[in-house]
Amino acid sequence: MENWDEIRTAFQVARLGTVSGAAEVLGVHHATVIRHIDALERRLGAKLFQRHARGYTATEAGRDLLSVAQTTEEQFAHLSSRIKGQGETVSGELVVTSIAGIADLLTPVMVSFQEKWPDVRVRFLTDMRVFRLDYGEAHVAIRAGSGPEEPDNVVQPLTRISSGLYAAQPYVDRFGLPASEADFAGHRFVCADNEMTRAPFHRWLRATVHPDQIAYAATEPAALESAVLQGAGIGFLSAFRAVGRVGVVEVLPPREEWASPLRIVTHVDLHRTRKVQAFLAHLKDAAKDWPHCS
Amino acid sequence: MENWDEIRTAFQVARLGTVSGAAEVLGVHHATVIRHIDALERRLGAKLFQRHARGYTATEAGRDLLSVAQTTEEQFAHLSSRIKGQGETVSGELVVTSIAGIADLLTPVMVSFQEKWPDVRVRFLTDMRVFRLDYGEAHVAIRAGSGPEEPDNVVQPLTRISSGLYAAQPYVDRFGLPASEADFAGHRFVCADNEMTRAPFHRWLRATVHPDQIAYAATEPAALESAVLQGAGIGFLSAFRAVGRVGVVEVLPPREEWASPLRIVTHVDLHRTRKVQAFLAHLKDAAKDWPHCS
DNA sequence: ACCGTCCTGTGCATGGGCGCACAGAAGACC
DNA sequence: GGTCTTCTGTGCGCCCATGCACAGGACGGT
Repeated sequence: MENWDEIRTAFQVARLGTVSGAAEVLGVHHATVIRHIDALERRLGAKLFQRHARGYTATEAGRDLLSVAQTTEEQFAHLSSRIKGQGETVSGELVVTSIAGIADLLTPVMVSFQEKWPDVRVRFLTDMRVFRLDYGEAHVAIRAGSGPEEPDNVVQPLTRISSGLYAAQPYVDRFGLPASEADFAGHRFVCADNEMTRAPFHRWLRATVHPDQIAYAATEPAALESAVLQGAGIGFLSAFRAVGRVGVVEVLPPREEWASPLRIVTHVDLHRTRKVQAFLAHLKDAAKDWPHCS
Repeated sequence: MENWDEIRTAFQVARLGTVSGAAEVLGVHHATVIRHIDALERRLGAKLFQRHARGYTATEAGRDLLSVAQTTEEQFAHLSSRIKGQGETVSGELVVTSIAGIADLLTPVMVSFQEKWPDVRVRFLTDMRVFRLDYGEAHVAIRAGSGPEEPDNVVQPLTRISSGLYAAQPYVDRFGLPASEADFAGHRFVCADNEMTRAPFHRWLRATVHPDQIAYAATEPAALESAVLQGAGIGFLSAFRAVGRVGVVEVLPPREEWASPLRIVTHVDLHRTRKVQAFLAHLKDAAKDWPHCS
């Protein structure tokens, strides 16, 4: 059963009873309608209509087609209105992806967004690999740094996350607290293993301390944080995660040059939709109140 | 939502994930698929797919279309197989029409046919007007005489119904019984009112007896029969309805020249179907055993 | 009985959709 | 890294579906 347009033509003929009426509704010439019917009947090997000079009357097969196509037309009409409307409504899925380190900043934003728009189902994806917006894997991505982006992605700066040098109390008890970066000799540090890391504070650390002083290295950000908190050495933590935390001592306060820029990335096609726009506004508004960010 | 073919194209793209794959399944060039998608998205004002070099991935709207079109394709496939199969199977409606006078001959035929093919629903229509086969009002018509027919109707002789001259017992008691047609003087007759009636015996009667002898005339065959049975006069009855009936006396036995030919009429399109062919065979077979017919 | 209207049906010319070919890009595999 | 494959995307030329015009037939009203 190929060629759905011919079914639609036959449907209108069966509904209206005349070729001319169907042609007018369909916006085509009545000769086209006749040809569609002929082709469809020839392919089916059965008569759909009894032809006479005053119109076409549906046979039993034609009435069967009528009822089936009737529901089809209704289904398509509903589908059309859903799709046409969905770009203008804030509903359906909203897929957000980000690095894992800011999950506790983003989660309340997404929860309040979902409360504001109950028709939205939020999916929050964090994974090692970067999700590809042009594959439709996510509507909105929050990413760190300023890496290269796909040409069809629209990028907006969100905020800057301050980072400082911190140590755990057990480390301070054993090795003391350096007064400044001139006092780093003999101290142990925690740093990202990947030399190509984009984080500005890690590049600063590698440039400042001797490689032998890096006592603990890891690739996973969560592992680095865990190492610092357990006293493996002095290391960078996001200020919003370190300030006020019991057992965490500030070694050097955050500096502007250490701050990690966060950027919002969306695909250009989805960027225009009301749903994404609503979330972007909600996110930017919430980010203004984030502690230790600018 | 016009142009159902584009929906079908988008459906295959959503199902297979690539334009090329959809093009192969649809049997068209992949450029055509791209144009269909573009046109559909432009008309809907929303993106159905995220395009990338390895294929198309459906957006939420695309997945919605996928599920709707999925059921549509199944519905159409079922419809197609139903229509393709119905020409070969003996099922569905069978509409039979005839003059009312032979209903008691036809009814057992249709009942046994319905018992033989339980999937058939029989509708038997009798009405003053002749039903038009080219309007699809009936599959099979059993008609009397040899009137003109539509060009697309196929006509087959069925049998000849013998008619004789009969009188009711009350009439015989009052007016006696003529020995032959030479003895008709002083007798009263029942005849069809319409002078143009096609029945051969009525034309014979009008040519044989004086107009004043026609004591009772009616247009409706059932009214004529009723008049004869109630003693209004001598009149023609179908032999199968008169022979053996209590209170009915034979005036003149049936003659070959008085017999009414019955013919089967079907529309050429429906004539070829197995259902109609099965009924025609069943009808002809039954007609061989009809009493007082040839 | 005639005419008007509306319908189907068909030959012919045109235009739009289709296939073709090629370019470009991105994975896949060695 | 290099090559092969696969897929998207676009300009061009052609062909088929479409629109057009007209003929023919049926029904209704005057």
